[in-house]
Amino acid sequence: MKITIKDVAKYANVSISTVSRVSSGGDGVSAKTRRRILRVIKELGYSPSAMASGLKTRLSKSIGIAVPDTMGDFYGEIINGIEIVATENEYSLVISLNHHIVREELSAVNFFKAKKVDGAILVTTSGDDDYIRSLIDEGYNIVLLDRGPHGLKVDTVKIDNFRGGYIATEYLLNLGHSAILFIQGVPYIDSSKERFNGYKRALKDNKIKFNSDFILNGDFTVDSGYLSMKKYLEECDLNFTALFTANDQMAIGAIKALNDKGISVPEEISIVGFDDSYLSPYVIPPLTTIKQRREEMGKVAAELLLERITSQSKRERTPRQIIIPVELIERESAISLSSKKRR
Amino acid sequence: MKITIKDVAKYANVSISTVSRVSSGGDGVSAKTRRRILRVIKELGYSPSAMASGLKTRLSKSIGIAVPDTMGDFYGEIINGIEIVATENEYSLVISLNHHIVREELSAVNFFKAKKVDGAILVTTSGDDDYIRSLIDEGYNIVLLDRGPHGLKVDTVKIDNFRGGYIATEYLLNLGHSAILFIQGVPYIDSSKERFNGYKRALKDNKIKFNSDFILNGDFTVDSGYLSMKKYLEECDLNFTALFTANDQMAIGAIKALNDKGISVPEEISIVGFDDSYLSPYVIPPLTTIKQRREEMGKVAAELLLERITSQSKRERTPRQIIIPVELIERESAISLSSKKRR
DNA sequence: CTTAATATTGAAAGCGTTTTCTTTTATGAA
DNA sequence: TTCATAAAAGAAAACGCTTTCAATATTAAG
Repeated sequence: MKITIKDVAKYANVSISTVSRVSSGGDGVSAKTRRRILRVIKELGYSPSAMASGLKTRLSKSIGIAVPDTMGDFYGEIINGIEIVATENEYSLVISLNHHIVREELSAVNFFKAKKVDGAILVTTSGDDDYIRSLIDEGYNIVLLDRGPHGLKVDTVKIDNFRGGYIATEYLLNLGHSAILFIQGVPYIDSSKERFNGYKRALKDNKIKFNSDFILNGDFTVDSGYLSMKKYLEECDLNFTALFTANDQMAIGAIKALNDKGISVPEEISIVGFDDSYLSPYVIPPLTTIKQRREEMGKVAAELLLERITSQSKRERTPRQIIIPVELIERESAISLSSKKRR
Repeated sequence: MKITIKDVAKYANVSISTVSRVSSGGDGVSAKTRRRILRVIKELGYSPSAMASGLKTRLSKSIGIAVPDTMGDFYGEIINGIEIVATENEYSLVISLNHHIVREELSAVNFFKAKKVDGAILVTTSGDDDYIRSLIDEGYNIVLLDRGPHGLKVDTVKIDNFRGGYIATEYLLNLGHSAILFIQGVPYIDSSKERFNGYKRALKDNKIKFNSDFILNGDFTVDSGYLSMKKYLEECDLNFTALFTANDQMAIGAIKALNDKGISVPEEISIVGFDDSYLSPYVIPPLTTIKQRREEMGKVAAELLLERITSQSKRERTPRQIIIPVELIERESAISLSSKKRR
């Protein structure tokens, strides 16, 4: 509880300098005394105060992560990845949620200023880049996750959303579908935009005319998927044969809305989701989707951050932009148009 | 970046003591100088170093949470709750995952010893209580979440698992079912055990003989629900009409296994889950389940912890044990036996 | 053996706060 | 006005460590 470096020093009959040298892993201590000190440290259960040493070294040995929330299964996996590499490197992880509200005063900024963290990973930050820019200008170590740099001189990690949108759409196209609905996520978030772009591009490359009526609004929640699909079905005819959603949750919501109207998936409507959330294999029908490796995203981001923190020449390093590939997971929610007709 | 209390003092023409008094919210400063200092603080963008002040006050203004992982949607909601009250009280949240491995050296223990946190919430810790006991003995502030005290002198927060198991079973019983399968979670975790006890008790109270063949093993994952149900169907007859699972995920897995065999839910088998996970309303059929308020659990635990941290007379306070009530959410996965027959 | 070089240890300053104890200044009753 | 008293401000020590610099012990070379 209260045993300090002094106690160890007294007990081991050395100066605190020597204790410090061994406890902080440095050298310049004879093997004999080092052994003795190590023994005393263990006996007394000494562990250096992070505050005291941090005060001196101006390093907290902890990193921060600012994330919208931890509710779904999306951010959780990212956090998992970050935590794994943080722990491996003996860093602790401070977490700050903004609950989808952009509040400069809260989250990252504060624990930066109070020197509680040596760097931070900002996940899915949206809109106002100003406070991020000023953080960077002040020399804080930052990695942006699930979004691009937008001109900021900063490391970023994201998945290949564009390609994901593209291959999902292409897959549906290849199955013979041409009337493909798209439910987008929160539109100002990069990943949503890029998936949408992938969708449009695939259409274009296949000479299918883009139909803006086919674009429904969502916000990545199950409910939004359900609601927007329900609304569409009530207002329009069943003038489409396939659906691509910006994430799995909205796909699940949409399936429910279709079922409510007695429309069966995939017999009447084929669906491709995005995320490969852990329930996707178990929903009915099992969801064909784009797999994104979220835990890996977290890991990579943490590695980038730690590298930046421990590198001396922080300032001059050119920012890196890492894009993690995606792949299509074929399950049962999408079938070919012809096999549909055959039924 | 590097502006300290000294800078503020110089700028405002006062001693650092005075600056400290205003920045740490104390009194004993005239209104006039206080205003001036406040202005300088803002101008310079000063924010006190948490390390320096922590060193002096031996308070880190942060709490820890040790949790198995952040993958599903279970722990995420708890973390959300904790974060909300931590932030409200200007505490930061340090998170440590054990990835379901009990490693004394890691997680909670370390950041306690290094004085990185003023207290911690330990979620769903299992088995070996020894290290928790020693932590408590050493005077660390601890709250246990999702488990009982097991004789430890410690605050605990959990939901009424027993009652949840009881009302779920009773509900099925009242629907006319008497052959009710139960898929349990990891058996050494309190919540699983207690749900099981609730199940048994409801059976007993309704004079239904307990049949140990009806107890399947699971580990709270979708896969385990799927696998154990699949195995059961292959080895045994369809000698049951209802199923109660220790959580929703296993229910979803089980539904899939049933569907694979062409058995329909709820027409042939009625199911009640546990958790009310956010997807439950959207699976097919929408899951009847026991709702547990996880975010509230987190909030309550955090409140307990902060209370304990800020209370002077820590040592003598008798531990509190808080049990959060549950309720049954009626959806469509369970129907009465008679209506089943009518079909 | 010396003596120079090197390896090991210790003393002390300093990191940025808080806080106790003084000193100074303001207040107000006589 | 004066003097006692309260209020405000400052000086300095301390929190527990790291680190530079100096001191001492060890080793090696001559």
